[in-house]
Amino acid sequence: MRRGQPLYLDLADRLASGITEKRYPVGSLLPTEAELCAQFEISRFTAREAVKQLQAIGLVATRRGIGTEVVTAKPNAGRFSCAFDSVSEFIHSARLTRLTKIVTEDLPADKVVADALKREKGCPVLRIQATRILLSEKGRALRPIALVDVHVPAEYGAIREDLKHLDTTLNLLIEKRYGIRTSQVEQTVEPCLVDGSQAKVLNVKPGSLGILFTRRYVSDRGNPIEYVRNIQAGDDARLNMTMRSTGR
Amino acid sequence: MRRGQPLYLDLADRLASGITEKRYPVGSLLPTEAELCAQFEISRFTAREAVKQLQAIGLVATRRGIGTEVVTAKPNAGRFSCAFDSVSEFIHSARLTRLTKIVTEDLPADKVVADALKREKGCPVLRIQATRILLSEKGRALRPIALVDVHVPAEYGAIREDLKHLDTTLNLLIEKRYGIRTSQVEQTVEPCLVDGSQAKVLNVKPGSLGILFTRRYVSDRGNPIEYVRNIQAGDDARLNMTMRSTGR
DNA sequence: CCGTATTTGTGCGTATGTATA
DNA sequence: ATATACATACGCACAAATACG
Repeated sequence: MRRGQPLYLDLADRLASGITEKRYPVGSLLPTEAELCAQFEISRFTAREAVKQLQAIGLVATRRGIGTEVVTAKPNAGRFSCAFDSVSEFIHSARLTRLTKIVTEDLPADKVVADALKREKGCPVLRIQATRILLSEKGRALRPIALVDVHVPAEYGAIREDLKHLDTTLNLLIEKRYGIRTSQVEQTVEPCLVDGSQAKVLNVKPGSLGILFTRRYVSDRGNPIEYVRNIQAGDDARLNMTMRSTGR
Repeated sequence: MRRGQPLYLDLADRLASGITEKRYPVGSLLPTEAELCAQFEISRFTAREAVKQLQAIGLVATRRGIGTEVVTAKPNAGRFSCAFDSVSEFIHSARLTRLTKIVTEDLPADKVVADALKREKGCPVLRIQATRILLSEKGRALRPIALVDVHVPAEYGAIREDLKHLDTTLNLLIEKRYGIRTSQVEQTVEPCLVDGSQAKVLNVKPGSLGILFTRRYVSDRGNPIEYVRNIQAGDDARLNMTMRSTGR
């Protein structure tokens, strides 16, 4: 603690300015922990703590065996956008639910879907529509909570075979089957009104307030792998989140 | 890593169930790091990592010289709850805006406000109503983006004097003036319809779709310091967020 | 007011495990 | 199979904040 600040925060600041000043461009790897130790004459503990700070504000992502990649130089561009440090809790939250009434369809992508998946308009995609229901601890169906409408590129179409006995999320299914990793999930949340047919399935009055989640899963290579539209209504038309200070 | 899980996660699970099962009641202190080391025959590193996990999901708060206090036994009630690890980007996002048409009022807390602030119903609070407007780079007012309705305990009432020349957030104002730190922000997002008077201020049609943010700021000692209701409509009735994997 | 004990925060060194190329 | 890089885990020491006599 030379300048009234812990060493690791000092290093975190240096690295952060290194990123904004393009010495560590987006997409490149930060120096390895060992290199940081040598360059700044610090212990590995200090180097790791510094990198954790950068992870916490979403500037970098680390993968063991690979290194620490610079993900973005501007932690957040838009208003009210936030970087999570883990999608695991998000995925975890989908545990006690299950998809039912699954309908699949092969079709050419319309403009919206094509843009989201970064493909040409008209390219073949697999569409999966379903109802997500809440389960009790014992696995009994309690009530419908969401209408989901998923599009994946046709090359992942083989997941169709696994949909019957789906006990995880679609995304995990694709990750497992095709050996890819989701590194980023982009989500938009906006209000909507549920129409008659949607209301019937969700068991609410037609025209009542709902919330529309539009979500895109992107692989660590930057390829969109899944585009989801998700409508929830009634008590489920609500998003709770907790933001925490990192201690600075 | 005995059972496929790192030791510190294992300990974190034990402590978490200890909290939910009231062996460590809310308000009490967890065993000190030294005690955890002794009881579970682990190193201090492992004990600290475990406690960090609990901090990350908001179950506990630590203060040096004191110990680790149990803050709540239920980190997140609702589904689709997500723990951010930094509120700074959220605060940052409010930079190019300003509050206008600020109206203050002293009044007794109703039930909702009292519950949110963890006070008795009828306790004195300061209410601040205002319109948040978007500013251009040069500081010119562009358009209204939100109606804000803030309640703070009367003991922070002196911030009223600073509202005239407010160039930060209300929360930072309180932090600075009273020397407290916000460690956690809990937010609920839900759809709503804007009524006539709201629509007029927000410059949208009456009855159009809006989004209601309900937010509570909690200090590092677990005291609620601010309760905010925030309505946005039109193009602002949208929440964008990006979740990234850290590589775990 | 001072000194001391307690408790967490910071920092170092080292060793071993695991994922990746 | 080997090398690389991060993850987990142990040990130790001292600093800083707090509580208390």
